[in-house]
Amino acid sequence: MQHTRIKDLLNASTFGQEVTVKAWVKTFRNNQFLALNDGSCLGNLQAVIDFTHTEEALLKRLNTGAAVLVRGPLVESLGKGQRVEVKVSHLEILGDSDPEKFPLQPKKHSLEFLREIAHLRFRTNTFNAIFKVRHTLAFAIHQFFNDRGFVYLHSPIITGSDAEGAGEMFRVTTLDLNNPPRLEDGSINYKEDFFARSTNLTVSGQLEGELAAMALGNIYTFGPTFRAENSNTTRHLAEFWMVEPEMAFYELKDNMDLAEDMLKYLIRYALEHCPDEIDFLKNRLLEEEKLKPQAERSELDLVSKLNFCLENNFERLTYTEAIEILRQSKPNQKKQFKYLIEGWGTDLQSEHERYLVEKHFKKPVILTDYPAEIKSFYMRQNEPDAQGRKTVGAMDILFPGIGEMVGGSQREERLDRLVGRMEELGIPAEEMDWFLDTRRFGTAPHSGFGLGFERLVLFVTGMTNIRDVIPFPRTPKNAEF
RNA sequence: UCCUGAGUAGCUCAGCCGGUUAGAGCAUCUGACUGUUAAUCAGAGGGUCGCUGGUUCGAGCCCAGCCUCAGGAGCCA
Repeated sequence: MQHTRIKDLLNASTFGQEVTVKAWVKTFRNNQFLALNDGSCLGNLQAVIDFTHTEEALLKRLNTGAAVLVRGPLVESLGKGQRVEVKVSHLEILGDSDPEKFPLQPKKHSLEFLREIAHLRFRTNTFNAIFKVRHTLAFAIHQFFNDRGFVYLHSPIITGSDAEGAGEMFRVTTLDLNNPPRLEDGSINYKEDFFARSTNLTVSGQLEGELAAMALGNIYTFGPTFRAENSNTTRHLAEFWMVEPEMAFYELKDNMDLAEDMLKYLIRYALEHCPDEIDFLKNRLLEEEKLKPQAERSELDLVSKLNFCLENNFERLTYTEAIEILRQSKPNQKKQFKYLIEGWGTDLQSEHERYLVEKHFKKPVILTDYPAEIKSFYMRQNEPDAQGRKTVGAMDILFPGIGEMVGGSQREERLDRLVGRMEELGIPAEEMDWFLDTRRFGTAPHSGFGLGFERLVLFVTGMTNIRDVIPFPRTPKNAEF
C-alpha cells in the first residue's frame, strides 16, 4: 500500500489531503496524541486520535515501539509545538510492542545501556542521527574520490601475507581446531588448510593498494579492517573501516594536501547534507556538558568546532619541531607530563599529542618526518640531518579529542633502500617479492595514507566512544549480535 | 595487557559505623482526566544487592578470587 514518509509530511505545504503513514510509536500522550517516527528524519509526526470513537482495546496497544498504520487528512496543528498533524480516521496496529518488555522508554538512556541493546538503539534519536551522518560521510568519500578520478579498489579481506607486522591478526582457517593436522615437528600443517597456507584477516589494504596505484595512478580502498589487539579504549575497535588512498607520483606534500582537502570536504559535506542531525547532536552535547564543571566544558559547540576546522589551515610541522615545542612547554617544564620530553627519537605519547593539538595550536596538526626507528619499513627514508639523525617521510594528522585521524607517508620507492630496511627489521624479502616487483619495474615516487573512518564519524558527530558510531562494535570479549 | 572506578527494581541512582521488613524518581499495571509535548493526578505490583567462597551472633556494606562494564595508559586508524 502506498504510504508517505514522515519527512515529506513535515515539510508539506498543502493541507487537507488524505495521507497514509507507516511508522513506530514514540509515545502516546493524553489518550489521543500519537508521536510517530519512521526513521526518515529526526522529527516526529503527531497523529491525533478521536479516542471517544476508538475501541479501548486498540488504544491500549499503542505502546512505545509498536508499528502502526494511520490514515487521515493532513491538517495544520491545533496545538503548539508542531506545524502539521494527521487527523486519524483509520488506525491499524502492524506490530505490537509489549510495554512490560520493550526496553526503550520515552526518556534519556545511558549510552552504556544502549550499547547492550545495540539491536534496538537505532530507534533512538541519537543513533538515528549518528547513522545518518555515518552514511553521509561514507557516501561523501566515494563522491570525493570519484570526482578526482580515483579508482575504488577492493583489496582482499583474507590475506596470506603475515610479513607486514602491523599488529596482531585474526587467523582464518577451516582446520579442525580440536584435531589439526600436524607436521613431524608438531607444528600445524597449513598445507592442509583451505588455502594451503596460513591466512589472516587484513590489517591494511595498503600494500595491495600500492600495486594498483602503480598502474591505475590514483586509487582508494574503503573496507573493513581487523586488528586482534587487546585494546580497550574509546578509540579502538577490533573490526573497523578504513579508507586508504594511494597515489602514484605524489610526494609527501601532495599527500598532505590531499588528506587535508579530503577531511575538509567530508566535514563540509556532512554539515551541508545533515544539518538537522548535526544540530541535534550539537544540542545533545550541550546538554551533556551542562553536567560537567565549567573548566571541563569545551569552548566551541559542535557546529562551531566543525566550521572552525574548515576555516583554518591544518598546522604543519616536523616531529623535530614538535619535540622542541613540547620540550619548552609549561607542562614539561613543570614536570606535569607523565612522560617528560627529554630527547629526540621517542614516540609522542597521547598527552603530548593532546597538548599540541588542544592547547598549543588548538586546531588539527600534521606532524611529519618522524624518526625512522619508530615508523614502518615502507616509509621513504630522508637524508640524515646535520646531526646525522634519520627520519622518514611520514605524516600523521592529529585531531582534537580524537588523536591520530590519519596516518600516511611517502613510500620508499628505491629498491635497495627498501630491501635494506627490511633486512634491518628482519622482514623476509622472499615473501614480499610481489610487493618488491613494483620497485623493480618502473618504480616511481608514490604516497598514500589511511583514514580511520570511525574516528572521522566520532569527530563529526561529537560522540566520544567509538563503540557508539559503528552499528555493532567488535571489541575484546564482545562480538554480540 | 596495566592503572583507577563501578556493578542494588526494566532504566537512572540513594543506602550512614556491619544491625529489624533494602528505598526514591522514571517506566509498568489499575483508576481519574482529556489539545497533550519525556502529559498530569491518585493508587498498586516489582529485588538471586554481578558470581563464588570467607570473616561474623548477624554482610548490600568487611576480606579473597573471578566475571562484566566504564574512564585513562599502551598499541594504533
